[in-house]
Amino acid sequence: MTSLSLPSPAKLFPQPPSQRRPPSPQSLTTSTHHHKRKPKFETLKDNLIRHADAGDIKKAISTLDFMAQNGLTPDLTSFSVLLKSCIRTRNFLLGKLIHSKLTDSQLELDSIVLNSLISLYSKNGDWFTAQTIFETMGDKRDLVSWSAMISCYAHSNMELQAIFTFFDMIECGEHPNQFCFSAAIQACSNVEYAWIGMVIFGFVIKTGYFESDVCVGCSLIDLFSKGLRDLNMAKKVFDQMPQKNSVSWTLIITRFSQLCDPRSAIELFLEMVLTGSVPDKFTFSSVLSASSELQWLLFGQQLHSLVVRSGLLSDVCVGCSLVDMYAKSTADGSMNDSRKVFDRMPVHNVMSWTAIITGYVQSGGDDREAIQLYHMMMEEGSVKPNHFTFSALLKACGNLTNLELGKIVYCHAVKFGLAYFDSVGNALISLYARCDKMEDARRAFELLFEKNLVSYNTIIDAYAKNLNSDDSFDFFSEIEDSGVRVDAFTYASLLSGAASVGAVGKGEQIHARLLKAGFESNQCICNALISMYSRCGNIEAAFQVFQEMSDRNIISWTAMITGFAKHGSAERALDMFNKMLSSGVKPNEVTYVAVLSACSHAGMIDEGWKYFRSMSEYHGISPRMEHYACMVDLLGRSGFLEKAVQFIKSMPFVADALVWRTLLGACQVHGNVELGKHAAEMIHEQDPNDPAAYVLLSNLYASGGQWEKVADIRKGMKARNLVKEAGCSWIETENKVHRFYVGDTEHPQAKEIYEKLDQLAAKIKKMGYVPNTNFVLHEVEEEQKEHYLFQHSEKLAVAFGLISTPKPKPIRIFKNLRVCGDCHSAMKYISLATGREIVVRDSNRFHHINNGLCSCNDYW
DNA sequence: CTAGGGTTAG
Repeated sequence: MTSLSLPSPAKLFPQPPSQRRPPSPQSLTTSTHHHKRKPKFETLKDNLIRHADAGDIKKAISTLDFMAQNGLTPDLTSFSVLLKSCIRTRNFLLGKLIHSKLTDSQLELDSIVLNSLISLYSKNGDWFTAQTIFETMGDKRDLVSWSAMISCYAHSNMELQAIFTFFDMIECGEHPNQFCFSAAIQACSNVEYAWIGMVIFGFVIKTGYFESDVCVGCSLIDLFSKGLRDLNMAKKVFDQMPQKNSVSWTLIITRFSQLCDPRSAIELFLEMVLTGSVPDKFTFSSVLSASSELQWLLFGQQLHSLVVRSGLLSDVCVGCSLVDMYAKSTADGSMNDSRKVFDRMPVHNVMSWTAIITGYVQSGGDDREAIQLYHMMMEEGSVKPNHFTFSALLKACGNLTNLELGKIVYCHAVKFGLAYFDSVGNALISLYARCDKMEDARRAFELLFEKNLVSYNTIIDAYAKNLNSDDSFDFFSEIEDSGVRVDAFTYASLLSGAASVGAVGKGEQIHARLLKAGFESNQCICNALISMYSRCGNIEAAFQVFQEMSDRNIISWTAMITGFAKHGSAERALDMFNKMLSSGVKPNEVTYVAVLSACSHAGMIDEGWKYFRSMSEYHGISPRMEHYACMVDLLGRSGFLEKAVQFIKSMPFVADALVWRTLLGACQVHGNVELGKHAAEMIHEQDPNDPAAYVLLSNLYASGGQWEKVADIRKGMKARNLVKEAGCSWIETENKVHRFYVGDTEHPQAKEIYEKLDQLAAKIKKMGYVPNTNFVLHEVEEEQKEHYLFQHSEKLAVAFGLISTPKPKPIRIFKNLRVCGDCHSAMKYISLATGREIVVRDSNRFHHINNGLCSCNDYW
């Protein structure tokens, strides 16, 4: 037993006087009952074990010290019980204290205590101390020591050491048991070492541990799912496991959910419930996340009620998953249910706070509420934000284009020491990009601690969205050179960059690259290709991509319908829509915007009304502002201005600037000054600084020749420091984008361009073209007006297209604003005179001009 | 004394 001559640990670890006093009678009832007698060793030991088992380690340690003070040196079993309790309750600090007391006791340590120490340090993340103990064990090493050490390495990102240790063990003549096997296989559950895992798998089969042990089965599921990315094999392992429990069920459900197959995850969950296994909090978190991935609200609600019935609602993680599920699944972006769950949670942690904040940022985008919640979180004070919290918050600031707020948020991230996470750095890049600060975005990119694919994708996307496709392509080459493998996201950004500038040549190049990289069947990319070709003016190429897709989703259909609508093919758009319905895909809000705008572009009033009604009647989608704006457009363009006003008044909510701007546009087309003025007033009521309203109104007055009013408006704009967006047209030739502004002489071939324009002017006048000088918005002489007309940016671009591209190719022009009426008419004549097809994308739609006719039927 | 499952993300 114990030798009484050893020094008392209490002398080596003096405690504050208050604690050095003998424990109170309450805590040591049996021993101090007859305080005059010497306390008995066995009694004290029993007390110690009782405290340790109850998890009250402090009391157990007091007892230990008390023993020592009374000359009764504790035995190994007492220490061992204490250590186990520390490990169980993850109280590493006291565990280390016991280790030092153990060292001071100079007892001869046995395998059990040493193994406990390895486990203690391993769980505390201190692999080095664990290793030191393991190495000094000598022949005291047993299977437990080996398993603990292998597992320690496997959990410390030292997979190779874990594997070596496993083979060392075999060389030492040990026969691995299920613990060793599952630890070693865990170390192999990654792409790099999966092949070693397969070798070990062979051992497992031979030794029969696969049949006998659920844990070994679980580690094999991970070997196949995480190591070999083969869910089918993982499922086979699972199916062949003779015993299943809630852990193995949850594991297989989670892997399906994580590896992009949430449907199967949910099917497995149902199978689990039907076969009588009881889902626990882990299972619910996992299956809820699969459900939110699919946005299956109804199923999510059923899970919610199951959670309630299972009494798991108070678990933080389950609550967090519910918050996330409601945020992602609620179709109209309402956060109400999500918030309700959040508010009723008894305890919050970083994840639940972050989940609700992220929910607000991503769902409908109540970014202010997200920031508000951050304030609440800080005030509440018990939870520290993490890098996920900050990337969500920075995104909120980007959505609000509030750079000042973003900077404050970023400072908080710096203070919390989280700024070096790449997710935070990347969010900062996005923030600057959203606020139109590309130089700062670029600097933030250069200063990143570590650039990963997401960083490249972020900056590429930023350049693409800021109409700077050249820079985004440069970055693309840079990534390719650096050997980083690009992903679908990269291609999608590049395609949307090409699409927004209308660089079809660049778009085709990317198409070729992604074919080579094997992304041709990727749904997201195909959708991006459809919209790229369509937005670049090549609707047939878009349609071809669409037809070749094997798996179309709502986005594919909507992209195609939008494409046909913008290109003025209302019939094909509506045909697509009906085909979509019969193929069983449910339309969403965006689809209806496309359908209604198809009707409006084609002047199909009755059809438009029919579809407008059907959206709520048959598909339960309540019309949003955009849909009302489409209907106002439809009525307004057809000249039913009064009806349009009635319609606006009948709306269930207050019309916003978009709706009024649409009406103002219609007023301009139909020359209704009074109503136009009213519309402009309504716009300025909501946004006194909206330059578009001033410009439209000024155009309206100008076309009626009311020059004083035009001048008044200009003065008003000047006083408010408002600048009208400059009209700009561009054209891509040989992969280069050429931009033109009104009266531009910057282009190297300017001389040729103006000569060409003079020629054209003469030619088309002979053919019957009459310049419509109403489109010149200054009060000048007629001749001068005509001169101005022929400096319009779209005409310059057409002239450049004619001299720089060969004949059968259509000339594709892009304009940031709506195409001018005179240019539209002139281009029709030009198409007739030159036999060239001219395709114009303006801010509203496409014009396919051929043989003197335009696809818009002069109705836009 | 040794082993297995979950949540927030650009």
